[in-house]
Amino acid sequence: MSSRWLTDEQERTWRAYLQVHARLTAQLNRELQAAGLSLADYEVLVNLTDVPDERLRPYALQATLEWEQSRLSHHLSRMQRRGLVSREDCDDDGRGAWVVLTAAGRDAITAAAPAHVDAVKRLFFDHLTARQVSTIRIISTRLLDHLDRG
Amino acid sequence: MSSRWLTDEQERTWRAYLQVHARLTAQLNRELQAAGLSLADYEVLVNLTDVPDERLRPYALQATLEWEQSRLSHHLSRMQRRGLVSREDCDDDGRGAWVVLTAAGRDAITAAAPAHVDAVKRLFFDHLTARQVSTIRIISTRLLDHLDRG
DNA sequence: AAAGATTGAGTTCTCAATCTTC
DNA sequence: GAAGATTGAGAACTCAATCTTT
Repeated sequence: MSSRWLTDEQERTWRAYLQVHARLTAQLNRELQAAGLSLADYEVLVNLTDVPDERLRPYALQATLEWEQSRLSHHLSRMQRRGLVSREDCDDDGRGAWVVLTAAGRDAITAAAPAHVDAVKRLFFDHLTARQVSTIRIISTRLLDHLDRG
Repeated sequence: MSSRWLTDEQERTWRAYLQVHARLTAQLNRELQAAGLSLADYEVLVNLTDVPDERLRPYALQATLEWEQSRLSHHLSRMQRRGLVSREDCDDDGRGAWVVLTAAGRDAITAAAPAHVDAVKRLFFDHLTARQVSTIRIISTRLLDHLDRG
């Protein structure tokens, strides 16, 4: 039987959690700007880099990024306009398309990655014990299980 | 001496953390829509409700919300257009303004709060032990300290 | 009809510039 | 000049509608 409101501890925890995320992503975005990328750009490029042939179907990107379909499509269009990715028709499936990393896209993430990884460590992991990291991973996994179904 | 890349554990933790936040806020936003509010609206209204006279200066709101100055200003204009808040001149400081909760704003958050609080518990706190909640609060506070300075 | 993907309109956010008062 | 706040233009996101192929 849970009360209608949050406890003090929960309230403080919830607000702190939201604040951390807001500041963290704001800061990471700011630092990535130096390399001409947004966090969203970076995430797209990382996924393309991680994969053979450096190409993915939009629905596959969507699955890992957890974006709305149209958000992804619009974002890819903008990245394409900037030369970071290209689109190719898919032979296997006439409806489908490939999103392909371009040389410029590869250069961009190669240039941005070291500083970004550094920032993630400096702003996040450097302040956590191994045990805390493990806890965050366990909690996140658990929450994701339930968020799947709403 | 930290390596240039994240460890496997860090990589998995980082991605899971980002995913949790994405899904969590997406879900909370969806559920708030039923009450005609966004999460952003809700956060503004909560802060106004928490305070004597139900009014705040924009710079004070900005400090707790961690938003860009102009984002706040634009958002307040939209909320004002929808009748959720109003703006009044500030007597003490000719440059300043008050953001004031309207009756409609009070009604809106009163109507939305129970379901929203419920959702936060159902999607977040119900899956955490007391110890884990405490860990999250401690970690968040620690990270915020450092994020202050960049 | 369902799956893969895009489009357009409207909303929200960011960045830089501006305006006023201190 | 600095602080408090707004504005406008462009970028990014959401929602619903659409198009094509399966």
